[in-house]
Amino acid sequence: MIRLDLQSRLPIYEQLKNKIGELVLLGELKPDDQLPSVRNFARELGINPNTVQKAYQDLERDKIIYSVAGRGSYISPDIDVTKQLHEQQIQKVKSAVMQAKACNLSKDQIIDAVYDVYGRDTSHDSGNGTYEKI
Amino acid sequence: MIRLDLQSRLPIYEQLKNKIGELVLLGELKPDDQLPSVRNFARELGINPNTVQKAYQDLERDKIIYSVAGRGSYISPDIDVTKQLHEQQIQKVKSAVMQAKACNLSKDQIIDAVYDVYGRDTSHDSGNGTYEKI
Amino acid sequence: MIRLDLQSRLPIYEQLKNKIGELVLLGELKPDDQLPSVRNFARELGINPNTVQKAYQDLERDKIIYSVAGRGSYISPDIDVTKQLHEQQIQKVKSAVMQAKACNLSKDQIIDAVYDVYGRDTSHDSGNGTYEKI
Amino acid sequence: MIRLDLQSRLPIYEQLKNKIGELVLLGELKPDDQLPSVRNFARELGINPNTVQKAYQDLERDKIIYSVAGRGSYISPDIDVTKQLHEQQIQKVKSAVMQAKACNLSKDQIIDAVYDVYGRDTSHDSGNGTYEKI
DNA sequence: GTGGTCTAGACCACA
DNA sequence: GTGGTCTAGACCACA
Repeated sequence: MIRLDLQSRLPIYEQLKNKIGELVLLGELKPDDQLPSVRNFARELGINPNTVQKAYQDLERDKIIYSVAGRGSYISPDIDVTKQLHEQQIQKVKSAVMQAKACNLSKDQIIDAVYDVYGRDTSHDSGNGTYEKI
Repeated sequence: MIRLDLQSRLPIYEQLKNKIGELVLLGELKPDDQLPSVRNFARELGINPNTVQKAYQDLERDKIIYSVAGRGSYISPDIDVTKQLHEQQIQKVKSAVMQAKACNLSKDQIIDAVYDVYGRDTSHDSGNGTYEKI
Repeated sequence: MIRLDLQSRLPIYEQLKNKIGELVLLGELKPDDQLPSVRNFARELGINPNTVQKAYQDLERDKIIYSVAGRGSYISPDIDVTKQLHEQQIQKVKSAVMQAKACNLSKDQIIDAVYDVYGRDTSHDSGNGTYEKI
Repeated sequence: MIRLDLQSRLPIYEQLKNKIGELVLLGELKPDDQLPSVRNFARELGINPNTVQKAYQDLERDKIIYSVAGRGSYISPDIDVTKQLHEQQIQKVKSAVMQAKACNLSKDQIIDAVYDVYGRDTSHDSGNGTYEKI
């Protein structure tokens, strides 16, 4: 199930794109899995079909999904999808880090923030799959 | 001097708020320094006085600056201004990192991204050369 | 219906904020009730849309309402909205009382003033007849 | 010594009027006491002489002080000065209480707020003079 | 001079 | 349609 924040500055269709990307990365959506139809998805999420449509169009442009007229939309089998989505995330992190650096924050402060999120255990965990609780 | 991107999705007044925050963190604006008047700043930046006004009012609400009607606007003497601005930056980084983690990126991948920005030299240097304690 | 005093020292947008707060406290506006659109409200009140917009944005910052771009503005469902608004009122009273105390007015004089407003009947009635538990 | 809040919504000259009124009520300024000259007072307070002038003019209009051209300004000997100043304070309290009542706050809530300021001891203290600590 | 408020009207993305 | 941003320009009290 997907949670959207209607009040967020980030447009709903952007949130939706991000959420679908996450589900792919989490393996909950696999290549050639079918996405809900625009109309059903919109009803499910309580948003306008145009909004879902726009998200799908963007995702198709980015080769994350492909659409078959009259059939539906599917996760792209493209082997690089994961890599591409990861790269997007990395870019967002770098962008925030660059701004912080421009503001004179030290590398240590940033590393600290990363540890705050990932925990400080010595094992270099990969953060993937099931969330292991040591 | 401040550069604004009039085409950016980020509103002009938000850009201006960010820039002023950066100048405070860089030490180029110090407590009780007077900011340009709403009108002068607007003329200088090529934007409307109301837009500067909006930025100033937001900054005042956040206790970054204080305004005295009939006198001018000044950097807040609040001893925690720097801390608060740093905290804002850190939060933006954490937010990006949390999203990346949710997408299964590993801690190492994030740390790598941080190194990409700050460099990989062993010394734990700060953002710029000014404050390193080595 | 809302009456504004265009001559008042209190800015129109502040008056509007107060009025909306009152309507919430009086139960005439309930959580998730939709407020008039910025344009319609402005037309209704005979003021500029920007002025309504400013009131709405302030109320949103204070978590009294929330706005969804492209949809409308709504009373916040926050369970504490009433409490918060009451607290605001109480603070204004306390502020006036403190100033009076600083000027050497006696407790009895203040209590008298309160009775002048609420009446002197022994029943501890509430503000209007609606909520008394007797 | 007088503290002014340059950032307050209340104009400085209004604050100054209030402060002088308080000092009269506290007995620190007595009938025929001389007030500082406009220029000296302004320098002392770090504000514009025009502002002091405006406060003095208002106070003279209200018969709180009287001015003698070429000599200076003095606290009015008028026997009703205290009563008048008290009345002003009472009116401010009533105004806040009326607004609270309009917002459905109960008499008890207001009385409580008054007790919060004056304390809850049974003795009907007058609040005057030195602040007795029972 | 200064900041604060307000109007009139435009354009935008989004729903 | 909606809220959000921005411009251009006015007037205000205050300093």
